[in-house]
Amino acid sequence: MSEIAKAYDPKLVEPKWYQAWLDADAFGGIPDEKKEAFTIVIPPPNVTGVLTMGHVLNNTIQDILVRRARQEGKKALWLPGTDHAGIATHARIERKLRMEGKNRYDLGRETFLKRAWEWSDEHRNIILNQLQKLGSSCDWNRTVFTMDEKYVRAVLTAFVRLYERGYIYRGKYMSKWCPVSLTALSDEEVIMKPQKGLLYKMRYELVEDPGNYLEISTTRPETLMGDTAVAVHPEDSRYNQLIGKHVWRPFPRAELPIIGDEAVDREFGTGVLKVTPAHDEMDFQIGQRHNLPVIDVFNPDATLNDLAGEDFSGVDRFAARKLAVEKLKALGLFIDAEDYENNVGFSERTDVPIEPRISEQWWMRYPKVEEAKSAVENGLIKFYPSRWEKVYLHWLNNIRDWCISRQLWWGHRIPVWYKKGEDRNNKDNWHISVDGPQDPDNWEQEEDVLDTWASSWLWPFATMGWPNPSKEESEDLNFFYPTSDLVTAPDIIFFWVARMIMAGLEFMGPEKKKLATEEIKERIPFQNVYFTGMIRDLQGRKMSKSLGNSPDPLDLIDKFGADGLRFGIMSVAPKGQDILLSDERVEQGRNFCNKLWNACRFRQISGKLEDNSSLDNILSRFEPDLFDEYDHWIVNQLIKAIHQIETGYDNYDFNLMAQGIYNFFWSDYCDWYLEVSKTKLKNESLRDNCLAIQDFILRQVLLTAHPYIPFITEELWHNLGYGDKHSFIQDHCIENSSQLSNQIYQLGIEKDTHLVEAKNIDELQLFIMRARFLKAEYNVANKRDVTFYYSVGEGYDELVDGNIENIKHLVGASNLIACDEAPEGAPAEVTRIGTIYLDLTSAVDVVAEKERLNKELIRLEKQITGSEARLSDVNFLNKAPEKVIQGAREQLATNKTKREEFQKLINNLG
RNA sequence: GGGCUUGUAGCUCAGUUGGCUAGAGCGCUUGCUUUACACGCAAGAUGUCGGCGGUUCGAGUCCGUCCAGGCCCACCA
Repeated sequence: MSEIAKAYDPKLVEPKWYQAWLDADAFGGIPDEKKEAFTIVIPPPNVTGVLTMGHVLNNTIQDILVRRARQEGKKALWLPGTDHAGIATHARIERKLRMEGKNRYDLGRETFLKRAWEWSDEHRNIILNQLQKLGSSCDWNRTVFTMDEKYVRAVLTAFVRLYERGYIYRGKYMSKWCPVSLTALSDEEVIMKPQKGLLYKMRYELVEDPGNYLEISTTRPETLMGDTAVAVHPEDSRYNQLIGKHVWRPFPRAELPIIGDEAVDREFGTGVLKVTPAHDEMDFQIGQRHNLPVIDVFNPDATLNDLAGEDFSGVDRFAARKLAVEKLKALGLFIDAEDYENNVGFSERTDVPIEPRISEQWWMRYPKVEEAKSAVENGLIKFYPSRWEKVYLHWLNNIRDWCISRQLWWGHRIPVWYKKGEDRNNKDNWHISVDGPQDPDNWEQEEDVLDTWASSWLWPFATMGWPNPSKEESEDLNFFYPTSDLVTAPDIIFFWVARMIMAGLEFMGPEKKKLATEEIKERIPFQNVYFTGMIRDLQGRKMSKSLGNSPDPLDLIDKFGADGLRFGIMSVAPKGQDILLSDERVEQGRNFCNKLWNACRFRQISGKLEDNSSLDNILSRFEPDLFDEYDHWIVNQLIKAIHQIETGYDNYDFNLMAQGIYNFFWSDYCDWYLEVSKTKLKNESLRDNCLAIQDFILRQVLLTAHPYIPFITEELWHNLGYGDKHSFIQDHCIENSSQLSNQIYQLGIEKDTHLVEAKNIDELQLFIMRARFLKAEYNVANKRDVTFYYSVGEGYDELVDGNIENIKHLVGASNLIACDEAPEGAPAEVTRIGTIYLDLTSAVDVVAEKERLNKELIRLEKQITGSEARLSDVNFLNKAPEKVIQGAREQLATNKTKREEFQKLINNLG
């Protein structure tokens, strides 16, 4: 065993242990029927991704849960992988192509896919390697990629089954279109943003009444060439007599019917709506109701086409808007334009306004919606924090069909084949299967691929071999499914969480229209969902590349160690609330590691290590007869802290757990117990018992802290001889608080004494702090040879007598002398267990001291008056519980004693 | 427009079923090489618990209302 270095250096520890874990396959998740299963599937990061602070938070939490599960004796599997990220990857590759002056069509599908694969092969492992630096204990042998051959088969199988079960259809409807990616999007991929624009007012001439006009409001004049009607509210008396008549569309000039539709808002603008069924969702619906023709005047890239007229052909939509206004002005049909703010949908990935567009797409009616709701409503799946349940249910209650086809190449190509040369709209000409038709030459496959989320929604079971599991995979699925916890961000609650639940319910069992509760329980993909907060900077701003406020986690790991980063971020991550992170937090995490390191170093320096290889060995060295207040107290504080941690895990209170470990270890153990130890260690008869207690505390602290800070705890575990060469700290089951207390009490250390001891220690510490205060106040804080006198309060003789040496050490005094009479002129402090006087060889400033004591006296008087008032209030005495009244009486009594004492001190000063 | 959420020290957060003098860390001030640790030790200062009203013997905690942030959902052109 080497001597521990003075300052902890994570660089010497972290890579070493990660490699050792990998070499020993310490994270292997193999079914073990003797144990309880604990499973987490990682939210697969995008292949395009690099590690962000969000990943750090998310994966640290998962790692904590998995490591804790191992300590609790469960068989844990944390299954890692990556997502092919359709649009995001497309965007990356196409950007590169643009720089080469090309686009994907120049390359063709096959060449493009080759490049996509190269790119993904090159990037896929970057983020996984970064997760390893963080300490993530995934079973890397089982890493899955959503484009793996097996996974692809799972995705296609799901499609085929849903088609056969009647959930999937193809049709020409309005969907959201991204003019940059040139693909349809699902509703969830569109982000609404308020945009400053103009509300234009124009007029169309009435066909039946030339010279008279109808005034129309619109934000999108560039679509007027696609108008096929003008609509008013049927009960709007201003206009309803015009229904059935016509107006002139100015260009291309055409007669448009005036129709009545209740969707029109009479209050908005002029109350007259131009109806463009091809370019607006509501207009499309109105068009359907009135059998209006649909004129699509846009190209896929949102430039205008020939149908818009010669002037517009090839013009971009925003230029076309200006052009349309110009033309209206020239025709005298433009009235005015006012500033207007409205919400415009943007493509999540490319950040450009989307276009509502009618196209052939594949759609999915969601399966098992009712069951998905009840799974959460009935608590089969629990959300932390629970308020997300409402958001989830609201979405499911208003669920709309899912547009699952994407006009992209990178992804899972839809397993539908059309008979060559035949009508694609006729289902007789379709072939739908995973493997494709027997005579492929006569068929052509659907060009579209599936939405990325239509692959990741299968993640919890497609990663374990569904739908054609090998023998081993069947065991996996049986053992590890349903998974235990899912840790994710709330912004993908619809994209991913809700859909995974529905997929699990639909696929993880035989086909069934309706599921009973028991079946739901077996099929759900996970039991608990923990939603993380969002990481923000100290100004509360979202961390983003453009703001430059997002620290690179790898830099932080380099500077503070992965443990420091993990501990820092977890200590400020309140449940489900946003996290404001700064470097100082991480620094604090690093400091905690250093403190831990040095406390262990102190143990090593203090005395020879005995056999620490088991808890029993350590406890057998306890000498209960030698236990004093401090020994009792620290053991009790430890058990309390461990209990607090246990409750923390039950409630997913990660920051409270971090703070709990921190406070116990730093404030109780290091600040008080270790300091007291220094006097005990000097005393031969107390020495061994004290070292055994230290060994015990440190052992349990290392175990408890291990999920948060896995590297340093592993290192210290071995340094202090808790483990052998052939095992890791995670191989030792952690004792829970009741096990620990039972074992301790069985040694003959009385349970009941703890409460008394704890109270006594509190009083003792107060006494010591007041003495230190006197030293600081009289500028002798740095002297260790001062003399104190003291008189003991009633009932505390034994406590003070037994702790003289401890008090002397903790205060920094050479003499502590009992006295009956207050020494003349000595500044003093009054506490419950006694009055303490600082002996000053030089004269004290009597006036200043008197003033100080008087201030104290006044404060006391105020409290006494308050207490007396309460205690003489009949209502209070009648209605308050006895405990509270008793408490108030005790406080009053203590304060009165103190007041007397202060009075005496002031009198003594003359 | 609907819903969710937050407001406690300069900053980030605790504060259990209402009950003693509202706590912690960071930061700040002062002093300190004390048998681990300056990534440290000790002492100290700092609060209209967002505002107002109510219930209660008693409110940071419960109720109402208002104010201010943040987020999500929604077809008003």
